[in-house]
Amino acid sequence: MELSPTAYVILGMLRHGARSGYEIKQVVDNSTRFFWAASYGQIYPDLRKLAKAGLVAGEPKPQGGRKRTVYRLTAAGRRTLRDWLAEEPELLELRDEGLLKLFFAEAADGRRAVEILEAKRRIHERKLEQLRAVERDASVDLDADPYPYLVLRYGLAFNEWIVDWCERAKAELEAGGEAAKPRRRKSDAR
Amino acid sequence: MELSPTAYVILGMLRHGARSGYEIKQVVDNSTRFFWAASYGQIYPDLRKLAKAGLVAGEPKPQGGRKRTVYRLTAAGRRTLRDWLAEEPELLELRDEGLLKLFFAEAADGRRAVEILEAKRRIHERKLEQLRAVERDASVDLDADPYPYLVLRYGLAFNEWIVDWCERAKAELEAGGEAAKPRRRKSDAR
DNA sequence: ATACTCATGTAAGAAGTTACATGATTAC
DNA sequence: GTAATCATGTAACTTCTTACATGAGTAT
Repeated sequence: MELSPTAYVILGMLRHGARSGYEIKQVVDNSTRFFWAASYGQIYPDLRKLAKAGLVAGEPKPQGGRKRTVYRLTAAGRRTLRDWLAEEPELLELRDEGLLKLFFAEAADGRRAVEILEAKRRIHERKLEQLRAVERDASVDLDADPYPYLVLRYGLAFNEWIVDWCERAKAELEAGGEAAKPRRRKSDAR
Repeated sequence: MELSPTAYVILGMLRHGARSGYEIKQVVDNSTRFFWAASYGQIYPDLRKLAKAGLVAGEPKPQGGRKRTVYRLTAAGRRTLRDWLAEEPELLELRDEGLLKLFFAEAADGRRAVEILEAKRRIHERKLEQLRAVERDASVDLDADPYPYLVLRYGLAFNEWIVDWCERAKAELEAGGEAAKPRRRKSDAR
């Protein structure tokens, strides 16, 4: 039984106790969304598959008259999660439309390059605002589980670094781009 | 006629002249791969679609007896590329299995956290090696088009930053994780 | 009343990878 | 001769998003 990458997100989100599909989506949106998103169209079918595989167990748990099903890890599910954690992470994918446009900027005679950098900067500034809001609102017990906060700090520092880079690159381009060049290039054949 | 994101990669790769599908794949693997990959299964069908839409034109151009088709941008294709460059970049996706495992590390009592960080660090060090090889081998004319090199420098600096972060985070965890905590947390209710 | 949030789901389709197939040419 | 590279392609599949649908409870 092969699990989709997102199925592990679900297993992980149940590590501290039972949750509904709806809650999993909320938590994802406030934490892993920045490096791993998940939609309802993934979560609900995957929860079913996990239940069928015996890795999670669902039970009805209405919340104040609203019907709802919460899922918890089974022993097999916890084992699967631990085994997965013990495997070397491999998957790392990036799709960055801003970098792509910057790469091709010469096709518009370079006139868009600065705007592209500014737009990329804005994207990461928006991410920073979201992450800062998460940091403000979160009330996690760091002694019980410090790792989500460690990852949040990564997200903050990472996006700050990118914002800085965009500024530096913009300054460089506006200065004439000389600094962007390596010391020797065409002439280093020899 | 909607174009897939990867179709714009193809258009962009033809900005300086005609290329075959095979060549496009080579160039992608040595440049945009680090933030935008593309497989033959995407490139060849997309080239056909672009040709049918009149954005590129293919003509047979055998290379020393080997048959091969090169594609060039049509006027409409160049226009499409420029229009796309003028639009704000939006798409930015990240899938980072290492961060995900770090996030969930508590499910293995935190015992895997350092190993996960080390594995992530290795991933980015491998990327750095690849990017450095690209930098060594590339012989681009920076006066004609400095942007690919700018993006390459981004890739280098970006991966170096992540390697550093992994080291710092590892040191922090090994020191007991105290530094990872914000100054006040549970006690700041008030 | 009505708008919003909670809650669960499905259908359609886009996007992309992997694996396979084919065949010619070139380098050793 | 044989291994590697050049070159093009397709089929099956996985993954994921978007849009839609439904309905109940809660807040104003």
